[in-house]
Amino acid sequence: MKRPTIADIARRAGVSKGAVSYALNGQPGVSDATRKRIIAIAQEIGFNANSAARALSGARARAVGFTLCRPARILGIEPWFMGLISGFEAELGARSYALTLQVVATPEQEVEVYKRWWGERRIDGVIVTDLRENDLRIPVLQQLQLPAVVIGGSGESGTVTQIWSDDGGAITEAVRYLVALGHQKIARVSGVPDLLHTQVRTRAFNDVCASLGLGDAITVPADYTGEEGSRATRRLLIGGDRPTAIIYDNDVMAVAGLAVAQEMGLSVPGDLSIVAWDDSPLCSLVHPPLTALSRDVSGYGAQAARELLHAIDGRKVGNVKAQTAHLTPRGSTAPPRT
Amino acid sequence: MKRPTIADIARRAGVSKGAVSYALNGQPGVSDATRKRIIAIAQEIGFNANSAARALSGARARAVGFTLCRPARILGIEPWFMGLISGFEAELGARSYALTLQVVATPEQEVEVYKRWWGERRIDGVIVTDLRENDLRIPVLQQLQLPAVVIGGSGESGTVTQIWSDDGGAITEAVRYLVALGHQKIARVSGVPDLLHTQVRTRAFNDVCASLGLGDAITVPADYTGEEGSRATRRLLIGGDRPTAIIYDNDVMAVAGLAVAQEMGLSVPGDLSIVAWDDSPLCSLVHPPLTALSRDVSGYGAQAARELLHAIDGRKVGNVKAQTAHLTPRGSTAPPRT
DNA sequence: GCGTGCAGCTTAACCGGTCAAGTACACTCC
DNA sequence: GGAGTGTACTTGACCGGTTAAGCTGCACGC
Repeated sequence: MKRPTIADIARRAGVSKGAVSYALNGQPGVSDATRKRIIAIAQEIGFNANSAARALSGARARAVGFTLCRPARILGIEPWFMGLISGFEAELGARSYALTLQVVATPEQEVEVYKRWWGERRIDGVIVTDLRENDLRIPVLQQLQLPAVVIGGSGESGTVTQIWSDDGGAITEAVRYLVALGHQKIARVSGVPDLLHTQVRTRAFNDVCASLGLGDAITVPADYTGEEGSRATRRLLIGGDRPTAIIYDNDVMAVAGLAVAQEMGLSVPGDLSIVAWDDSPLCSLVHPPLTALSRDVSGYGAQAARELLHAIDGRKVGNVKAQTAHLTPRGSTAPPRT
Repeated sequence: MKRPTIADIARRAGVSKGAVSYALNGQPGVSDATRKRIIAIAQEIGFNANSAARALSGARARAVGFTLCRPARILGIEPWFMGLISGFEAELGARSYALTLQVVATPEQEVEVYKRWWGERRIDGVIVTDLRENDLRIPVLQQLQLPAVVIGGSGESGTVTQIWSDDGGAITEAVRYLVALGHQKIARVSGVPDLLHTQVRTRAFNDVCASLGLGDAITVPADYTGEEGSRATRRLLIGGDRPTAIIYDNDVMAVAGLAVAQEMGLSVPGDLSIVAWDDSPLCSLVHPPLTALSRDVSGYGAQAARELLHAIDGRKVGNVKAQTAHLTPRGSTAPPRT
């Protein structure tokens, strides 16, 4: 049972291939009656335009690429990516664009994948995450003239469309909230220090701590994994002068931190307050539920996809600010025990 | 800067397009010297074959489709899918197949996506999960003659390649272990009851409970989400005759169950033992770390991808058994307090 | 000296769409 | 009646590969 082509439709409708193409694409050049007849036949025989043929004749591939560059062991548990992906889908699906995924190990590999995809005309654009300082992917994207949207830059726009959110503002809100509760020793467990948004957060954290007279702002770098989150938390809690509150750069590390506190016999929030970043269902799942810096990750993804589709259509957009994460207080934060 | 085609290579090498095609695809018909020259030129100008043109001329699309049919809110946190996906990638990447993803809301939509993808020749095959009884997708796959691999069937092979693991054996092991620890009242919080593998597990759970004389085997159905996991756990724990151990059908619900127990002032594992299914890092993240039925999800995915590539190559494989999940005891299980 | 075989190419059709250019025919208007 | 203007098509080139079939020139056998 061969898959039907426009030629089959043309034969049955008694018109030419060209007429069928015009009819199905809503182009002028056919009468309403003929158009309806052709569309009816197309539906009846279950016609779908061969995407390869369509892509070949100058048009779009109607697909968008996304690479995941984190070790496999974290990918599964990190809710962030899936949130993003379902956001992409919401936007892409509506325009019947496909999402092509690739898991890579290094940024170098990622660049290779972009080059291959673009060379193969497999995709019309890519969504890029985890921007670093002097990111090697940016010049490649520019050189290839591959439409791209970067998620989570610093807000300083290059020539590539960026989507960013005011992480500095969010962390400032979290610190002010903790200080209002009475905390004076606030530490932070950060994500990978190379990432631009980690740097933005660290800078803002240092600034707000200084401006509130909190003394040294301690940030322990980690890598978003539970293991590193535990390790960093342990390091913070075994010191003599231990913090009464910790802010984590993602929810997975925050949950791990909570487990470490419990394992050390500390009560949360009595002895230690915990604030997570990126409020996935994970935060409400544990006991006590975690206070978190929430944002609509899926909406963030949808916005990125939307901007990418614009960029693909040739409408260059420079720099888009997404919603700032806001504090959602839950059971893991309280005034420190005196 | 137009992307190079074989015509460009042909011109530079002073041969015909056909010769270039033969040379680059390792086909006979060109001398070794010419082949080397052509390959060198291709590398030099950064040539990648246009996938659309290749797909159009009868060949493969070199892409595989995968649909995610769960509500968006669970997708993010459910480590299972990302584990699978990274497994797919490991296998597909090596053969430079792309993975095309689509999030859908219903099985009906899923069928539509399969039809569209296949009609568009966008993909060469699909990987299907969450098999149900009389699954409506199976006849469609057969009718379309779309190569497919089904993950998590019951083991009863239809005409489509299936990958399954012995979930019955795994749950039997878990129950025997709990009984060996001294538990007599063991309950279970299951996944969606329609799913075939849920039914397999439920049947095996009932059987082993009966054969060990444990009385009524109570299974509370849920839907893999944390909320439902909490609700089901609460229902089990507020009853007069509450279980001393609960087995959960995934790790997210198990973590939620743990939080409920803690919130109700029950000690885990003192008052309640917990066993999770699918041992993601989440299980080791919480306190106490959860005893789990572990399996190599990513390996499972890789195996599925491998079988699909076989099916695409025309080698029909009927039914493949993957590794059985095995019990990994951790801190959440202990003899019940008497 | 000539047929035969074969490696090493070239040629051209083909995949299934898109789209600019061409055509046929009706309809209007002076 | 003939020019002018649409409308509703048809025709055919083209996208960039693959591949069957055809063509060359050389080596070899007899």
